[in-house]
Parts: sequence; structure tokens; C-alpha cells
Amino acid sequence: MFDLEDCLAYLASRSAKQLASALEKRLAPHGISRARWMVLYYTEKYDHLTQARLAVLCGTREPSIVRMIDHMEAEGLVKRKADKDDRRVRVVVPTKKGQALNREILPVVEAFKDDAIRGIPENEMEIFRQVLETMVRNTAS
Amino acid sequence: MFDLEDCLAYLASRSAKQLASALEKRLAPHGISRARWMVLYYTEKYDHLTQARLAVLCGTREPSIVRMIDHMEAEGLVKRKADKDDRRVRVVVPTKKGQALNREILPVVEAFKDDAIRGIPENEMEIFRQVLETMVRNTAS
DNA sequence: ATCGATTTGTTAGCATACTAATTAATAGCA
DNA sequence: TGCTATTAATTAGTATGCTAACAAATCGAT
Repeated sequence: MFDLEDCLAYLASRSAKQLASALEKRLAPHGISRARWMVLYYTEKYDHLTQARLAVLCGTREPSIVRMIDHMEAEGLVKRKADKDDRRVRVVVPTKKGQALNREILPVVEAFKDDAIRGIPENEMEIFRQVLETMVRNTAS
Repeated sequence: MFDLEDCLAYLASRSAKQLASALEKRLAPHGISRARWMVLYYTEKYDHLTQARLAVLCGTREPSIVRMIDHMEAEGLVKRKADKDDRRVRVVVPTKKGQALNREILPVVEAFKDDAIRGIPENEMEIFRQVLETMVRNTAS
């Protein structure tokens, strides 16, 4: 008899949700969600970041990014800037406030990362990465 | 320098999203979403299934389940039934149509499961499960 | 036995995801 | 050069998640 709980993909999905939720709780006191922090993180990491590229980096679609940037612009965390070469493009950059919040949050995320992997041997981490990659490849359309 | 892509939890989250999306694509031709199929699956698996218990099983919250059941009831896939012992409770059961759809979809999900784990040795699957469990435990509040 | 605490389901409002369709601008080819 | 296809951003509408607040019913401690 088929049992959903036996599915590795299902377990991954379920655990990922719990991990995301745990990080969300740690970010909440800083007044930002996980999704918005990821946007903020990438706006600092990459120069000349378009919304389309941001969507790929965040693993989401452009319409989701549009609304996210709308909100984050209203919060004063990021700005849209015109591109001088391509008038379609609107580059996303962090504001001073966004940069400050990012500096505040980075240690929180690093601590979360360290907590998560506590007690896991390096070779098991590598197997974990490979299993994830294999499952994604096996089911990619 | 901190790199988000090095985080195991981040990789898990990202891959889980891709896996969920891949399953979503396979279910779409059958006219049901992954979230609704999960509800349908559990209504068949368990007798006397309350909405609160369904929320736990689906890894979500009661308000999400309430609306989901509203929609699925409108589609004729499930029904709410009064409980004879506790007037607060409304048990969720599948309709004939729901049962038929579930029978149609089970092989699709099983095929997805088989595809996903193709080429992964059993011992690596076990390590994968343990790493997931450890990370969740390490970050649980 | 009753009163306060808990539980179940619900509503309201918001956040974040999706697809499909639209607009504006650019790119590529005859 | 000019037409067509593509690309970037947007809007509209929907799905699914969340928290907070609530009503009704049940539980539990005294």
C-alpha cells in the first residue's frame, strides 16, 4: 500500500517547510519576512540586478517579484533605478536602510545555518546535496 | 563571506520547491492541485478525520484547511459530516467522485516517487532522511 | 455542579506564489 | 530599413499560506 510519508520528495518538502518557518520566526523580530530578506540579500550581492534575474535567484516568477519590490520600495528598503542602456529594465538596489537591515540580519541567518547543520558530518552533507540534486534532475520536465 | 547557496536548509527549500512544482505539473492534467490532492489522499487514508487533524497531516493551519475544504466541497470531492459525540467537530470524508479521482491519481504519484529516487542507493536515502530530521530538530523552537 | 481554560471550526485580512494577458522596448533577420 | 519575435515589467485574477480574533462546545479543576 502506497504511503506518502515514505516519499523522499514529500519528506524534503515537509522538512523544508519547517525549516523555512523556523527561520521566519527568527527574522520576525527584525520586522522582515524570509522572502523579503532573500530579495534584500541578492540586491546587495549583485550589481545591476534586474527583476527578471531576481526572480530566478529567488526561485519565483516575475509577477511575485514585482509586488515584493512594490512593498519593499514602500518600506524604504530598496529602490528601482532606470537602466541607461535598456529602457525596459529597472534595476533593483538597496537603500541605506536596506543595507543596514541586511547587516543586522546576516548574523541571524548565519547562526541559523550553523544551528541547522550542527552534528552533521561533512560527508553526509555532501550525500544530502547529491540526493537533492538527483531527485530534482530525475523529475525535471 | 556568507553565501546563501552553501546553506543546506536553503538548498533543501529550493529543491523542495522544484519537486513540488514538478508534481504539480503532473497532477494538472487531472484537474487537481498538489495541495488538494494531499487533502483527498488523507480523507481516504483515515477514518473520522477532523479538520484540525487534517491541518497537522498537511503541515498547514486550520484556516487554510477550512478554505480548502470549502473549495473541494464545492467541487464535489469531499463532504463535511457532523460528529455524533462532539458538536464542534466536522469530519471530512471523500465523495464517490473524490474516491474515483484519488484512484486515478495514485499511480501518477507513485510514478513520480519512483522517478524521483531513481539511481539513489538505499543507504544514501537513509542518510538523507536523517540529515533532514537533524536539521529540523536542530532549529525547532 | 459550575466556572474558567481549552479546543474546533470559522472569518477577516494579509503575504506570497502562480498563470495569462498587456505594454513597451529591444533584437534579429530579410 | 522595417517587420517579427523576444524580452522586461506590469496588471488581473486566483490559490494557498499565515496570524489574530471570535463563537460555540467541551473539558477539567475545585
